[in-house]
Amino acid sequence: MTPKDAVEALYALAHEHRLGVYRMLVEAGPEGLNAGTIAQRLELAPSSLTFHLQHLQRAELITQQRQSRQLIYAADFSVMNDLVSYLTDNCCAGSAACAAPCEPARAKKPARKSSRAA
Amino acid sequence: MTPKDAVEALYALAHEHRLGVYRMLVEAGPEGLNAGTIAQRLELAPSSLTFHLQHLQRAELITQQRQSRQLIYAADFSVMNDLVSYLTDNCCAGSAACAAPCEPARAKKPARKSSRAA
DNA sequence: GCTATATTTCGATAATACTGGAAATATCGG
DNA sequence: CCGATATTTCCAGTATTATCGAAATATAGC
Repeated sequence: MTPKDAVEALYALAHEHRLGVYRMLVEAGPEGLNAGTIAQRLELAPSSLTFHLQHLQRAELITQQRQSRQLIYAADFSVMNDLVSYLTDNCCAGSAACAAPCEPARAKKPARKSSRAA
Repeated sequence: MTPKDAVEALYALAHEHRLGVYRMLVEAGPEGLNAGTIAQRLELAPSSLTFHLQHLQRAELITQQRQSRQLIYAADFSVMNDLVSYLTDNCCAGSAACAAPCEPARAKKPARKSSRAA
Protein backbone atom coordinates (compact mmCIF):
# COMPACT_ATOMS: atom_id res chain seq x y z
CA MET A 1 0.00 0.00 0.00
CA THR A 2 1.47 3.32 -1.11
CA PRO A 3 1.23 6.45 1.02
CA LYS A 4 -1.15 7.78 -1.61
CA ASP A 5 -3.43 4.78 -1.18
CA ALA A 6 -3.23 5.17 2.58
CA VAL A 7 -4.22 8.82 2.37
CA GLU A 8 -7.15 7.91 0.16
CA ALA A 9 -8.37 5.23 2.56
CA LEU A 10 -7.83 7.46 5.59
CA TYR A 11 -9.64 10.31 3.92
CA ALA A 12 -12.53 8.07 2.93
CA LEU A 13 -12.97 7.10 6.58
CA ALA A 14 -12.28 10.54 8.00
CA HIS A 15 -15.83 11.78 7.99
CA GLU A 16 -18.62 11.19 10.44
CA HIS A 17 -21.04 9.96 7.80
CA ARG A 18 -18.59 7.86 5.84
CA LEU A 19 -17.22 6.17 8.94
CA GLY A 20 -20.82 5.63 9.98
CA VAL A 21 -21.62 4.02 6.65
CA TYR A 22 -18.59 1.80 6.82
CA ARG A 23 -19.27 0.66 10.37
CA MET A 24 -22.88 -0.02 9.46
CA LEU A 25 -21.75 -2.15 6.52
CA VAL A 26 -19.24 -4.01 8.67
CA GLU A 27 -22.00 -4.82 11.10
CA ALA A 28 -24.35 -5.80 8.28
CA GLY A 29 -21.87 -8.44 7.15
CA PRO A 30 -21.45 -10.01 3.74
CA GLU A 31 -25.09 -9.44 2.78
CA GLY A 32 -24.60 -5.71 2.92
CA LEU A 33 -27.28 -3.04 2.82
CA ASN A 34 -29.05 -1.20 0.06
CA ALA A 35 -28.52 2.53 -0.35
CA GLY A 36 -32.00 3.49 0.77
CA THR A 37 -31.65 1.74 4.10
CA ILE A 38 -28.33 3.43 4.79
CA ALA A 39 -29.70 6.85 3.86
CA GLN A 40 -32.71 6.32 6.07
CA ARG A 41 -30.71 5.19 9.09
CA LEU A 42 -28.23 8.05 8.78
CA GLU A 43 -30.93 10.57 7.86
CA LEU A 44 -29.04 11.61 4.77
CA ALA A 45 -30.42 12.92 1.51
CA PRO A 46 -30.01 10.25 -1.18
CA SER A 47 -27.69 12.41 -3.22
CA SER A 48 -25.53 13.15 -0.19
CA LEU A 49 -25.24 9.46 0.55
CA THR A 50 -24.15 8.75 -3.01
CA PHE A 51 -21.42 11.35 -2.62
CA HIS A 52 -20.03 9.55 0.41
CA LEU A 53 -20.50 6.07 -1.01
CA GLN A 54 -18.44 7.09 -4.02
CA HIS A 55 -15.61 8.14 -1.74
CA LEU A 56 -15.64 4.78 0.00
CA GLN A 57 -15.86 2.98 -3.32
CA ARG A 58 -13.02 4.91 -4.85
CA ALA A 59 -10.88 3.80 -1.92
CA GLU A 60 -12.15 0.24 -2.51
CA LEU A 61 -13.37 0.04 1.06
CA ILE A 62 -16.82 -1.07 -0.08
CA THR A 63 -18.30 -3.01 -2.96
CA GLN A 64 -21.42 -2.35 -4.97
CA GLN A 65 -23.78 -4.93 -6.39
CA ARG A 66 -27.12 -4.53 -8.03
CA GLN A 67 -29.96 -6.63 -6.73
CA SER A 68 -33.00 -5.96 -8.83
CA ARG A 69 -33.90 -2.32 -8.31
CA GLN A 70 -31.59 -1.86 -5.37
CA LEU A 71 -27.88 -1.32 -5.10
CA ILE A 72 -26.34 -3.33 -2.32
CA TYR A 73 -23.22 -2.06 -0.63
CA ALA A 74 -20.95 -4.21 1.50
CA ALA A 75 -17.69 -3.69 3.34
CA ASP A 76 -14.58 -5.04 1.66
CA PHE A 77 -11.99 -5.74 4.32
CA SER A 78 -8.93 -6.06 2.15
CA VAL A 79 -8.12 -2.35 2.03
CA MET A 80 -8.92 -2.01 5.72
CA ASN A 81 -6.46 -4.80 6.44
CA ASP A 82 -3.86 -3.10 4.29
CA LEU A 83 -4.50 0.19 6.03
CA VAL A 84 -4.11 -1.28 9.49
CA SER A 85 -0.93 -3.02 8.36
CA TYR A 86 0.32 0.22 6.86
CA LEU A 87 -0.31 2.08 10.09
CA THR A 88 1.31 -0.54 12.28
CA ASP A 89 4.26 -0.94 9.93
CA ASN A 90 4.92 2.70 9.10
CA CYS A 91 3.50 4.67 11.94
CA CYS A 92 4.26 2.69 15.07
CA ALA A 93 8.01 2.11 15.02
CA GLY A 94 9.35 2.33 18.51
CA SER A 95 6.07 1.67 20.22
CA ALA A 96 6.03 -1.70 21.93
CA ALA A 97 2.25 -1.67 22.21
CA CYS A 98 1.90 -1.06 18.52
CA ALA A 99 4.72 -3.19 17.22
CA ALA A 100 3.36 -6.26 18.98
CA PRO A 101 -0.42 -6.15 18.64
CA CYS A 102 -0.84 -9.82 19.49
CA GLU A 103 -2.39 -9.50 22.93
CA PRO A 104 -5.36 -11.85 23.41
CA ALA A 105 -6.82 -9.28 25.81
CA ARG A 106 -7.34 -6.94 22.89
CA ALA A 107 -10.21 -9.05 21.55
CA LYS A 108 -13.14 -7.17 23.05
CA LYS A 109 -15.70 -8.56 20.62
CA PRO A 110 -16.30 -12.25 19.93
CA ALA A 111 -15.52 -11.63 16.24
CA ARG A 112 -18.30 -13.81 14.93
CA LYS A 113 -17.30 -16.36 12.36
CA SER A 114 -18.17 -15.69 8.75
CA SER A 115 -18.71 -18.70 6.54
CA ARG A 116 -16.40 -17.49 3.79
CA ALA A 117 -12.75 -17.09 4.44
CA ALA A 118 -11.75 -13.52 3.73
CA MET B 1 -12.03 5.98 21.61
CA THR B 2 -15.25 7.52 20.38
CA PRO B 3 -16.17 7.65 16.70
CA LYS B 4 -15.61 11.39 16.91
CA ASP B 5 -12.06 10.87 18.17
CA ALA B 6 -11.49 8.31 15.44
CA VAL B 7 -12.68 10.72 12.76
CA GLU B 8 -10.38 13.41 14.13
CA ALA B 9 -7.37 11.10 14.10
CA LEU B 10 -8.23 9.73 10.67
CA TYR B 11 -8.69 13.21 9.30
CA ALA B 12 -5.43 14.39 10.80
CA LEU B 13 -3.62 11.60 8.96
CA ALA B 14 -5.65 11.86 5.77
CA HIS B 15 -3.45 14.37 4.00
CA GLU B 16 -0.26 13.86 2.06
CA HIS B 17 1.68 16.40 4.08
CA ARG B 18 0.32 15.48 7.48
CA LEU B 19 0.89 11.78 6.95
CA GLY B 20 4.36 12.70 5.74
CA VAL B 21 5.02 14.72 8.87
CA TYR B 22 3.78 11.93 11.08
CA ARG B 23 5.82 9.25 9.35
CA MET B 24 8.88 11.47 9.52
CA LEU B 25 8.36 11.93 13.24
CA VAL B 26 7.86 8.21 13.77
CA GLU B 27 11.13 7.57 12.03
CA ALA B 28 12.84 10.32 13.98
CA GLY B 29 11.96 8.53 17.20
CA PRO B 30 11.56 9.97 20.70
CA GLU B 31 13.98 12.82 20.02
CA GLY B 32 11.65 14.26 17.42
CA LEU B 33 12.37 17.02 14.94
CA ASN B 34 12.13 20.78 15.03
CA ALA B 35 9.64 22.57 12.82
CA GLY B 36 12.23 24.08 10.52
CA THR B 37 13.71 20.71 9.62
CA ILE B 38 10.30 19.29 8.82
CA ALA B 39 9.37 22.30 6.71
CA GLN B 40 12.65 22.09 4.84
CA ARG B 41 12.38 18.36 4.13
CA LEU B 42 8.79 18.63 2.96
CA GLU B 43 9.39 21.91 1.14
CA LEU B 44 6.51 23.56 2.94
CA ALA B 45 6.07 27.20 3.82
CA PRO B 46 6.47 27.63 7.59
CA SER B 47 2.91 28.84 8.01
CA SER B 48 1.56 25.92 6.03
CA LEU B 49 3.49 23.50 8.19
CA THR B 50 2.10 25.07 11.34
CA PHE B 51 -1.39 24.58 9.94
CA HIS B 52 -0.78 20.86 9.55
CA LEU B 53 1.08 20.45 12.82
CA GLN B 54 -1.88 21.96 14.63
CA HIS B 55 -4.15 19.37 13.08
CA LEU B 56 -1.91 16.56 14.28
CA GLN B 57 -1.61 18.15 17.70
CA ARG B 58 -5.34 18.63 18.08
CA ALA B 59 -5.73 14.91 17.45
CA GLU B 60 -2.96 14.30 20.02
CA LEU B 61 -0.96 12.35 17.48
CA ILE B 62 2.13 14.44 18.14
CA THR B 63 3.63 16.34 21.05
CA GLN B 64 5.31 19.72 21.13
CA GLN B 65 8.22 20.72 23.29
CA ARG B 66 10.33 23.85 23.27
CA GLN B 67 14.07 23.44 23.18
CA SER B 68 15.63 26.83 23.33
CA ARG B 69 14.57 28.68 20.21
CA GLN B 70 13.21 25.62 18.50
CA LEU B 71 9.98 23.71 18.86
CA ILE B 72 10.49 19.99 18.80
CA TYR B 73 7.71 17.75 17.57
CA ALA B 74 7.55 14.05 18.26
CA ALA B 75 5.10 11.27 17.48
CA ASP B 76 2.86 10.16 20.33
CA PHE B 77 1.81 6.59 19.72
CA SER B 78 -1.06 6.34 22.17
CA VAL B 79 -3.70 7.75 19.84
CA MET B 80 -2.28 5.74 16.95
CA ASN B 81 -2.61 2.62 19.06
CA ASP B 82 -6.17 3.56 19.96
CA LEU B 83 -6.95 4.22 16.32
CA VAL B 84 -5.60 0.88 15.16
CA SER B 85 -7.55 -0.83 17.93
CA TYR B 86 -10.65 1.09 16.97
CA LEU B 87 -10.32 0.03 13.35
CA THR B 88 -9.67 -3.61 14.16
CA ASP B 89 -12.44 -3.74 16.76
CA ASN B 90 -15.12 -1.77 14.93
CA CYS B 91 -14.33 -2.07 11.30
CA CYS B 92 -13.15 -5.60 10.79
CA ALA B 93 -15.88 -7.84 12.20
CA GLY B 94 -16.33 -10.87 10.00
CA SER B 95 -12.89 -10.67 8.48
CA ALA B 96 -10.69 -13.51 9.63
CA ALA B 97 -7.55 -11.71 8.51
CA CYS B 98 -8.52 -8.67 10.54
CA ALA B 99 -10.21 -10.26 13.53
CA ALA B 100 -7.17 -12.37 14.29
CA PRO B 101 -4.17 -10.12 13.72
CA CYS B 102 -1.87 -12.41 15.66
CA GLU B 103 -0.14 -13.95 12.68
CA PRO B 104 3.63 -14.00 13.01
CA ALA B 105 3.76 -13.63 9.23
CA ARG B 106 2.40 -10.11 9.56
CA ALA B 107 5.61 -8.90 11.20
CA LYS B 108 7.34 -7.54 8.12
CA LYS B 109 9.71 -5.39 10.12
CA PRO B 110 11.94 -6.55 12.99
CA ALA B 111 9.96 -4.25 15.32
CA ARG B 112 12.94 -3.09 17.30
CA LYS B 113 12.54 -3.27 21.04
CA SER B 114 12.00 -0.06 22.89
CA SER B 115 13.29 0.10 26.42
CA ARG B 116 10.20 1.69 27.88
CA ALA B 117 7.05 -0.37 28.07
CA ALA B 118 4.26 1.65 26.46
C1' DG C 1 -45.21 1.30 -23.23
C1' DC C 2 -46.53 3.18 -18.79
C1' DT C 3 -46.14 3.83 -13.91
C1' DA C 4 -43.75 3.19 -9.70
C1' DT C 5 -39.52 2.54 -7.11
C1' DA C 6 -34.45 2.96 -6.22
C1' DT C 7 -30.49 5.40 -6.98
C1' DT C 8 -27.44 8.37 -9.38
C1' DT C 9 -25.97 12.52 -11.82
C1' DC C 10 -26.23 17.42 -12.29
C1' DG C 11 -26.12 22.03 -10.64
C1' DA C 12 -26.01 25.43 -7.29
C1' DT C 13 -24.69 26.99 -2.69
C1' DA C 14 -22.50 27.22 1.71
C1' DA C 15 -18.85 25.76 4.42
C1' DT C 16 -14.20 24.33 5.13
C1' DA C 17 -9.43 23.39 3.97
C1' DC C 18 -4.89 24.55 2.08
C1' DT C 19 -1.50 27.85 0.93
C1' DG C 20 1.86 31.44 1.69
C1' DG C 21 3.23 36.39 2.62
C1' DA C 22 3.57 39.68 6.34
C1' DA C 23 3.53 40.78 11.05
C1' DA C 24 3.82 39.21 15.82
C1' DT C 25 5.96 36.33 19.52
C1' DA C 26 9.68 33.85 21.88
C1' DT C 27 14.36 32.83 22.67
C1' DC C 28 19.29 33.53 22.41
C1' DG C 29 23.81 35.99 22.37
C1' DG C 30 25.91 39.94 22.65
C1' DC D 1 18.30 46.70 24.94
C1' DC D 2 19.28 45.15 20.23
C1' DG D 3 19.84 42.17 16.34
C1' DA D 4 19.32 37.47 14.73
C1' DT D 5 16.87 33.12 14.49
C1' DA D 6 12.80 30.00 14.92
C1' DT D 7 8.14 29.62 14.78
C1' DT D 8 3.51 31.09 15.11
C1' DT D 9 -0.52 33.99 14.27
C1' DC D 10 -3.06 36.77 11.18
C1' DC D 11 -4.99 37.61 6.84
C1' DA D 12 -6.14 37.09 2.58
C1' DG D 13 -6.93 34.23 -1.86
C1' DT D 14 -7.96 29.93 -3.99
C1' DA D 15 -9.46 25.26 -4.07
C1' DT D 16 -12.00 21.53 -2.36
C1' DT D 17 -15.80 19.42 0.20
C1' DA D 18 -20.50 18.66 1.84
C1' DT D 19 -25.17 19.28 1.18
C1' DC D 20 -29.55 18.80 -1.12
C1' DG D 21 -33.26 19.63 -4.69
C1' DA D 22 -34.34 18.47 -9.35
C1' DA D 23 -33.67 15.87 -13.32
C1' DA D 24 -31.91 11.65 -15.37
C1' DT D 25 -31.13 6.57 -15.38
C1' DA D 26 -32.14 1.75 -14.33
C1' DT D 27 -35.21 -1.90 -13.05
C1' DA D 28 -39.65 -4.14 -12.13
C1' DG D 29 -44.51 -5.26 -12.78
C1' DC D 30 -48.55 -4.60 -15.24
